[in-house]
Amino acid sequence: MTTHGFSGAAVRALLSWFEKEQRYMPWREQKSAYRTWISEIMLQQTRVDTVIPYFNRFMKHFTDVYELANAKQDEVLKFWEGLGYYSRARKLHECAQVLVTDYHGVFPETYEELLKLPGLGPYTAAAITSIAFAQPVPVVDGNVFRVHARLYGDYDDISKPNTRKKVFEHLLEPVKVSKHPSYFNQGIMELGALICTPQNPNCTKCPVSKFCYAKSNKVQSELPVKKPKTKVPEKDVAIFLLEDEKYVLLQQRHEKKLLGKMWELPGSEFKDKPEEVLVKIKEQTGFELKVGKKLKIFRHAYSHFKVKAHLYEATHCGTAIVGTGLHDVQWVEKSNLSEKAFGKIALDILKYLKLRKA
DNA sequence: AAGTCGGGGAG
DNA sequence: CTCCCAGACTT
Repeated sequence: MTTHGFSGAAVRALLSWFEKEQRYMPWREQKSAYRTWISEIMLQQTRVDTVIPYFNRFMKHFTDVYELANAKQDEVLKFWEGLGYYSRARKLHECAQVLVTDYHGVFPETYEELLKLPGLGPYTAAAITSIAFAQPVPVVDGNVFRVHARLYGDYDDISKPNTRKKVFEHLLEPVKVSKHPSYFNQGIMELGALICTPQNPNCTKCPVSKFCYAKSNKVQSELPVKKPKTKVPEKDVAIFLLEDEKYVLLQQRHEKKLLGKMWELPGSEFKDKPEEVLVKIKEQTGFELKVGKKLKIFRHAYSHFKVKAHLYEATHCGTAIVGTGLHDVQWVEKSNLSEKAFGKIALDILKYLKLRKA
């Protein structure tokens, strides 16, 4: 009768599995706190395969914390385009400047100090302390929640903040015993990504299956426990294409909102008719638009709502004040449209516009 | 405690 | 379609 959870033997099994089976990741080469930091921020809620090309491009352009700190925010955002959660990029930039001004460009090496930096929460602070500075602080991410819940048979709701604390404290001992905090932490996460997956975990290949509560009780599909989320509403949005031979009118989104500071075709949500949006556009930009032909509908799903975007041609009647700097609107040359930072819907529209010409 | 914030891969 | 990913931050 073996006990469940991370005994010394289970920890050793995990480590030797990790050393053999770990995937190649560029940030595991030429390891530094800077590289670990950038990779960990990019990896927040984002898969490894998605991050790799972004990481390589980013590191090539911003080779150290000083280059990042001295860059313009728009430039940083440009290298983040398509990766999502853009506040990560803004915090990353802000953090680089804090490091340069307050820390002589050098990362503090303790969990508590790292936690104070912008964009670094419990997970990322633990990841940097353990991976870059070899200290025994456990990481708790989605993979760890899952592996831990199954291994120990823990039915606590992982969406509750208290559960994170419990798991963290529960893993303090094993990560210390392991002697290799970096490998222990990365090992659990790699196990969660490759073997102990959300659906249909591959227990036959799992190095710690004989220490696993869920495996021996056949309850893998019940763990981890997570409160069901409420289903998402769909919003109707009207978007207007106002153009001449050379230019298209773009509007900048509010800084602190969804897709903050991104440029897009002017438009917003409506309840009944798309004309409702024209009033708002006039207030915000001074442009008096008239709705033209309906061109196409674009759909996109965000985390907690869906968008049904109706694209219309538009003309403007009356005189508009342009170029005063008072309005967050800009005529952009069609050839330069992709120079602005775009979200997914805008990129789809851009693709459509190019296609429409041909 | 609940809501906000992206985009994409897997099934 | 649904789920969830090497989460952090605001309200």
